[in-house]
Amino acid sequence: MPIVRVALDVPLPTLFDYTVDDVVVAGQRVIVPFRNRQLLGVVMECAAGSELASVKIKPVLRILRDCEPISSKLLILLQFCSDYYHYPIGQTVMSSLPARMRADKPISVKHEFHYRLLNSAPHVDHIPKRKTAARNIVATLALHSCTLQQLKTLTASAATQLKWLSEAGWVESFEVNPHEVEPCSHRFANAHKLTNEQQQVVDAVTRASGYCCFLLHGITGSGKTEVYVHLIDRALRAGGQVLLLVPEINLTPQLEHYFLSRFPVATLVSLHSGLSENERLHHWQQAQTGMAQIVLGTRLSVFAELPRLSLIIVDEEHDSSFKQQDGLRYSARDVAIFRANQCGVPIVLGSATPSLESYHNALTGRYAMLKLTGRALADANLPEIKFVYTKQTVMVDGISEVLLREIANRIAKGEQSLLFINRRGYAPVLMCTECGWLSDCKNCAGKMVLHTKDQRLRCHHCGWQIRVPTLCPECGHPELLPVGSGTQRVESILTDRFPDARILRVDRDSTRNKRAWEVMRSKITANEVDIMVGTQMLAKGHDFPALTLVGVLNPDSALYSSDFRAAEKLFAQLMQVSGRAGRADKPGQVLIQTEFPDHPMYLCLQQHDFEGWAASQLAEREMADFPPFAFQAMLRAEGLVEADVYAYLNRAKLAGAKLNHPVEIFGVVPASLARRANYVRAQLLIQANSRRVLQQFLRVWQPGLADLASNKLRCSLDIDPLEF
DNA sequence: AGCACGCCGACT
DNA sequence: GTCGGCGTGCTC
Repeated sequence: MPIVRVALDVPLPTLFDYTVDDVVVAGQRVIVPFRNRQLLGVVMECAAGSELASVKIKPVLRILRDCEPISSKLLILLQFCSDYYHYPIGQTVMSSLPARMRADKPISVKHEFHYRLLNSAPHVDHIPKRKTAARNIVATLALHSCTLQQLKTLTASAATQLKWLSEAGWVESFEVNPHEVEPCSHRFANAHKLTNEQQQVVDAVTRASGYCCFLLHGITGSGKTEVYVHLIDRALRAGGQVLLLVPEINLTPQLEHYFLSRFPVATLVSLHSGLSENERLHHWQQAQTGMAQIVLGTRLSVFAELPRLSLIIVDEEHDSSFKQQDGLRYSARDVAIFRANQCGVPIVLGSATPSLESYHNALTGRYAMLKLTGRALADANLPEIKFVYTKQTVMVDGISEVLLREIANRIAKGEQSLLFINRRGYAPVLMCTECGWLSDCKNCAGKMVLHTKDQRLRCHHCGWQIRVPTLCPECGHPELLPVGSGTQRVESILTDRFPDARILRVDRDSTRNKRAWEVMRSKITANEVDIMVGTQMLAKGHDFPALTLVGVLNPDSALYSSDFRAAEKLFAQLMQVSGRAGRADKPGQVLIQTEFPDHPMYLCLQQHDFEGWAASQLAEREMADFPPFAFQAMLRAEGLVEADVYAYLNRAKLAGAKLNHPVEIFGVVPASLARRANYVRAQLLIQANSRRVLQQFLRVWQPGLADLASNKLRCSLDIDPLEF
């Protein structure tokens, strides 16, 4: 009897063999008996026999045929991820699928409704001029049948318009089987003429035949998006599908709308964790059938099925949110590169501040370097960056007089200011002025953050919170002092100073409910806000035309952090937030408050000199033997008993040393947060001078790790770790 | 991860 | 006597 090898959602590194008496192909979902329960799995291979004794092999219970099997290309990609990230194959496969496909519940391929024009419909010119929305719809339908979603991008009232157009007998809807959709044409709203530079970039990528990885280094405002749009146009014209990866969800609704406006009749789907499970399945299926021409999504969309994939774009490739921080700890950027290679298609990594890894690869010729050095709008200039030396200036509650004056100045001119502070809450810690007591979290090695709005001390690591004590819990002294500033404190300082100004705080606390951020964004765009106070949420890719002043409050801590990537991250962040200032016709200004105005990082930032900064960083990294000149893996462990955690990691270290591979093992050291939610955390770093050597070591070392750990420990192996 | 099997303490 | 604690081991 034929055998199938099945991936199951269990933390074991193997596939499981079952017999089948029916026709099965790799990629199909099956229900199998497992111990005394039933599990859903994915057939990875079909084989003639098994190495296992036939008595142990059970038969497949059921083959699920309600959706198309996963392509062998995608299965190979998942196998690669399992191997490279040393994560169980079953969990790799199952965690990459939409949850609906992991459940034994019938899945129907949702048939898409399209609208088309009937012969009875009048010509556009015969519809009254004032009925703009209806005219738009009729004009579009005359070219191509469309979905409601597509028509909604033309006009918000598409649904009501279609209703009366149908009732008038001019338009009808019809069901489309997604499997029968042929690669459809698209329309390209080619709004802008490309600059010479942009055109050269587009030509370079278009010329590529087969796989090629491009690093597109373009300063803020240099028109990277316009390049993407033109590249997508080329790909769609050739009947291909495009995968566009973006860092965070809060960017996708806007981007989705933008790309739809540029490709009015194309089918674009988004894939991110904000979707409902039904939406996610539906979008996944649209990608799978090839109906979706553009897939726009966060890191998880790198695992979408894309039969006609012809281009991958990774926007803001340096962004650390492309790296998953639990479970399968993959880097969507790196998986995307593997995928582009596998499919023989070009991939474009875009950023104003590329990661040093990518930049180094471009310098050494592994990737092709493309540059955009000029702002696309000729009249918009780079913002002027100045420093406020905090040791030699008048400060009011952590904000310098200079900055306050500039803010007043902008308010008078009707322009906006943005204060960037990467710390939410009112103050990061509360202190007793008498005995020096600090608001330590009882579960973590961190401090409880003061939130004055609800008078609570809250731990940002474990969520534990208490009411703000009126007396010091240690000595009973009544005077407790908030130390340092977070967004809430800055907001209240500004409210005192500028009582008439409209101040908006944007952080994870103020945007908690779903629509809040959308509402805030429209307020900012409509210039109904004078001062924004925000965390890095505000730094990412938003275009606020009235914003001309950016103030950065206390970024210094990252410069002397123990994390060797902290400075790289800070530079990217400051570059990004600076880019918010003065995008339109008004010149922008950036004021950075610092104790170290002469630090080389700030000098490079002032010159907008990424190359110089990157060169100095790469030199330092090479000297210190850090990535991208070394390749790393991190073994982490956490447990309730400190001795267990350290004993495990020390045993692992010893076992590693015995293998005699040319790798270095550093540690065992406490994690950056040594205790979290009562779990003691520690880590071990493995480093090698090539990927191959590192992988060879891990291949022999990793399988034994599970046996060394007691079952109470939580362990993980992180390949190419970003966090230390 | 689950879930059974198994071998020792305090309960109707 | 047995209900249930969680240590150990297996899952095709």
